[in-house]
Amino acid sequence: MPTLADVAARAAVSKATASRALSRPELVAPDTAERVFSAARELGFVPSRVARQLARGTSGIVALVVPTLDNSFFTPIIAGAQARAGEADLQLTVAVHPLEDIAELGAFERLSRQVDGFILVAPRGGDDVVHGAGAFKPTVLVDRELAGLTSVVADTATAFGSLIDRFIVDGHSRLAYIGGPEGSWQDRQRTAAVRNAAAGRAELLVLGPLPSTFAAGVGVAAEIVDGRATAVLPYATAIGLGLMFALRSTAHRDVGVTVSSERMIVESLGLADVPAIDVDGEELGRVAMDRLLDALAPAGAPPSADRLTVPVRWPNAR
Amino acid sequence: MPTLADVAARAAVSKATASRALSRPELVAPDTAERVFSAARELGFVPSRVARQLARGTSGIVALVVPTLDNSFFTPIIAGAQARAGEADLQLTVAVHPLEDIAELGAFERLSRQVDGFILVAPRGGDDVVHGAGAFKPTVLVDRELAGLTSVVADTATAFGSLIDRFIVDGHSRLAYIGGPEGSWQDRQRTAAVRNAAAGRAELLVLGPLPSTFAAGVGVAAEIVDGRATAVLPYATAIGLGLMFALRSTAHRDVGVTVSSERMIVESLGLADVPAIDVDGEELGRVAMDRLLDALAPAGAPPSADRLTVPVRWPNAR
DNA sequence: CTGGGCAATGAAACCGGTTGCACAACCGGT
DNA sequence: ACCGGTTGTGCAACCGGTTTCATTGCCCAG
Repeated sequence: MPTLADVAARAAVSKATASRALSRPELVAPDTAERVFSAARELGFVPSRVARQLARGTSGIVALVVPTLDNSFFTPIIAGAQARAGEADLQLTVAVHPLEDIAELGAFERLSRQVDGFILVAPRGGDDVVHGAGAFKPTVLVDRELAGLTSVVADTATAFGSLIDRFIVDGHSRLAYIGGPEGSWQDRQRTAAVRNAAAGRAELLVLGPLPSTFAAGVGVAAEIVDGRATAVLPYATAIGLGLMFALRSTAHRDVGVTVSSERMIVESLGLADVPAIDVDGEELGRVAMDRLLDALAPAGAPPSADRLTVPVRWPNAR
Repeated sequence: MPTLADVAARAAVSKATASRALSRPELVAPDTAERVFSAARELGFVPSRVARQLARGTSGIVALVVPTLDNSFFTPIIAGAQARAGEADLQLTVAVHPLEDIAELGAFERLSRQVDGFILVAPRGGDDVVHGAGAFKPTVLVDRELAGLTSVVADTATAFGSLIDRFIVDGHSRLAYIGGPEGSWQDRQRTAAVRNAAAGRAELLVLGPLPSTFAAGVGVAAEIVDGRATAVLPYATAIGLGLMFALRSTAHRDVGVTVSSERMIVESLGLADVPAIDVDGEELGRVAMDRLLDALAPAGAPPSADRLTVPVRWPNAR
């Protein structure tokens, strides 16, 4: 493996100049830079990430923390963040951590020493826990807002409210919302939006909290039927899938419930009349990573904590 | 942040001794080690991973490569590998790479300089591609076997064959197997096992290749019905789920097809009579990581390429 | 009593980059 | 011709560990 010293020797310059030519070319004379470039190319030089990190005092690693990997909502977020991190020449490590309890911050602090920054996806714990976690290193929140921290959220609450509207317009008078995981900020937003939209206009059954799993959807079917809801809005695709599955299986066949969920179900079944919510998870991941990169950039602008929203699409969107 | 020098000063020893006490305590006198330990503890010393890596010439990062994140089969593998990597104090980065074409090895080589080793999960490309990828760094294969490389596979082919047996014993005479993704080694194994088990005893419809998605399962329902198969073995849970869903939806209601798939469906629906295949993905990830750690360990034993199998459970297992 | 061998330790080199500081060359202005 | 101010470059220190090699002290066999 050729090192910087080899490149420098071949270009007949010092290590210092070679280093500058490669990382900040504007500091050296154009033709010197060119000599260094071609020397590097000829030698197949690849700078050692580790040495660079040691010298610069950064790790070059950012961590994306998800509460669980079992939720397919998170995977596109990971992919999006991954892509951006790669472009910025950073390693992305995915850590699974529910961040539920303040006592779990110990493990978190250890992790924080290894990385330059965090993206916390849908952390479940109380505000104190999230604040604690965000205090270690530059941190961007996804699908959760908290004063003092930059956040990127999909504004699904609006979409949920709008779908309740639509259900009511369509003539449904007994609705149900199936809540998401305990502690979920999105769940609180959606619950509020849904309650608000239904207030005084229709009966609303609020179930949950429930994990975002197929099994949870299956398990809640009986309650939906008992409650005589005719239109249901589940927190997650997986729940909706399990619910639809159970509703169409022998026990509850033909109860005629409309279940609205995310893209997959609808598209794959061609049930054009079932409203669907479409969140671009990759975009969520990309935007979050971009904000984190801003925060990590040595450049001037002190990255003020702000709240970003990525668009959500759903039928009949205003 | 306290450094090794601080610890050494506090323990009244040299950096060298402090380093040895912390990384290879058997080299120093017991009471010296104890002094260093407590000094480190009091200072809250955490060794700099980067400095260590630079000195040792390793990156401390291993990459786990999956063809896609959209398949829930991979997530437990990631979790298992993650857990083991953490115990060994290694960073795990998850890379998404289909590894289908030999031309993609360029990106792979770049990645290979950043990491100490690879776990390739279900790579899809030809043997030459996988060999090429495995040549860069110590590599362990998951769900694919290839001469010269260590592999860890779930022996689902046997289970698939056995389930075909069971279908036949149960009186089915027209069976179907729905294949997995193009290039999948597991798919080839399962196809062979299934063909072998059915040979001369029942009609076998082999469909696919198909991506492991819910939508693919939905899409293939018509073919199953047309083919008059009465028992179906799909490659993946998601396919089975989509298929069952479609079969129970209005278009194909009550055609009376038995679909066998993995644990989730069966348990959550309580359909005790549908045979299920149960693969412990976390174990797969753990074992793969263990093998990789062996390969990375400087210790003697040249880790011969071997082929490991993790157990698969299914009903009526012999 | 003495020399060989081993255990414990420290000084310093090293891993491969980055960067502060000094210095030389060269610029245009007076 | 002289000077303050760029611009381009090199030397050497530095990041924080690991490791080689030399040194010291001690035990035991001869």
